[in-house]
Amino acid sequence: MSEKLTAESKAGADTRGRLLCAAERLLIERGYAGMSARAVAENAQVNIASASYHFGSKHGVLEAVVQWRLAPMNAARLTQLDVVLANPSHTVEDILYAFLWPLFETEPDGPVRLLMGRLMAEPTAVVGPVIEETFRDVANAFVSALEKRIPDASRESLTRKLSFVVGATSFTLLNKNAALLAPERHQGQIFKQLLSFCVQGMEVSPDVTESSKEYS
Amino acid sequence: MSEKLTAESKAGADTRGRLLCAAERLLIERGYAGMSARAVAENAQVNIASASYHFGSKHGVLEAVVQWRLAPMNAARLTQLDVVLANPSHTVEDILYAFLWPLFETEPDGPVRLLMGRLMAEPTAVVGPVIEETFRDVANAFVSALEKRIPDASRESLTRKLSFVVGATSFTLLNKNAALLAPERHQGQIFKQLLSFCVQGMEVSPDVTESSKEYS
DNA sequence: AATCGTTTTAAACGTCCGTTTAAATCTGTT
DNA sequence: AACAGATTTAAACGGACGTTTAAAACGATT
Repeated sequence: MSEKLTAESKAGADTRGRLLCAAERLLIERGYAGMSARAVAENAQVNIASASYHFGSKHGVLEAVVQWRLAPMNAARLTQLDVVLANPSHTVEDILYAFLWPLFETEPDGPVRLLMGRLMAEPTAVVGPVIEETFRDVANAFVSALEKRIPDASRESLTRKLSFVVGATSFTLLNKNAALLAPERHQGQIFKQLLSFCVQGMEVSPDVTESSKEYS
Repeated sequence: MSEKLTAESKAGADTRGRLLCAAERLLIERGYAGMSARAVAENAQVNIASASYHFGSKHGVLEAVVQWRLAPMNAARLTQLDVVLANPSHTVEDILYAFLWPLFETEPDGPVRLLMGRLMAEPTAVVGPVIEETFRDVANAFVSALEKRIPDASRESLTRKLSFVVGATSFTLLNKNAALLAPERHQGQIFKQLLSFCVQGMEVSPDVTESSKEYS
């Protein structure tokens, strides 16, 4: 065997997969700085040099995990957005639904949710650029969609509001088991609450709302 | 000199202060796992053993920084909440104002904001419990306040919605300079947008809103 | 000036880090 | 069976990690 095989169904594919799974779990539990390449290899029952062979470096492992898990998720968001935009009478809720649903249709405590929450909330010098690259197109597409449906708002403020949505989502995904949150009854409830919370917040009157108070 | 002096105006206070400042900055930039005790000491121009002498361990440094920066912030939130509750006709916006304003009245790119954003978004096995302990009282007090003003909603859902607020806030504080966000014009604008976003989301109809769609 | 508790210092501890080397093994093809 | 490329392995690299030691320096009180 030689030449093209990249990551498909050949020898070493199991190793690569086990490494990715282990890396994903450690990223979720400890973040990038707390994930050691050695721990990834040991957890995957793989020699440490093999990890270097497959991914080059610890940073390469991060990029591979992001491509493996987050990139498809963001692609699904764009696909869902296209579906929504195809309906000429789509609402702001439809747009935010396309943004959030791909995350929440995955299994409740699945790694994709937790990984997305963790990495979005870790804008470090190392992790930040990797996430930005994967997320830029998604953010632009959704802000543009919102812009057409909420023409009174500036693109600037819509970008900021989308970041509120991202923050609320990431934090919710990350802290689902934390003591801060009560135990869930129905899984769909969290999604519904988050969606309606974000829709209401997004549709706030014109741009900067006039408040009952004046803040310095 | 002997006995009680803890951290006040005596010898070694400068060292302690410089260590706290350095630790705060490194926590913001790299998170807890990425902050090395050695880097803290070097950055504060202090011998590494001196850091051990003053704080015992790296974990002790974290706790000291949290007590120094986050605890007063959370105390200010509770104080502001008391002010709001003293007015019998206070609104949900008033409550959320008490929650958010203490953070935003600090200097725009000041360390308190960034530190709060970073640590709230890092629910690791190490950082999580420390944050939870500092934040538990605040969360309970604000959920209780919201409960009285929005009696139709369950405490469970209000807790969750407050976590949306926390997430949106943390992410906003952290990513203020990230490429995701447009450059700001007026500082107060971000605060106003965040506040109105959260108020609208919090006041969403009864509890679980009935949506135009049915989600599996 | 001598004393005593506090603080700082240089040096070292054992451990883990990310990465690399070179040899061994596996696997499909000839 | 022999080959060649792909993969795994044991071992080591220099360095950074958190923490500890024991001695030195400091500062206020006597």
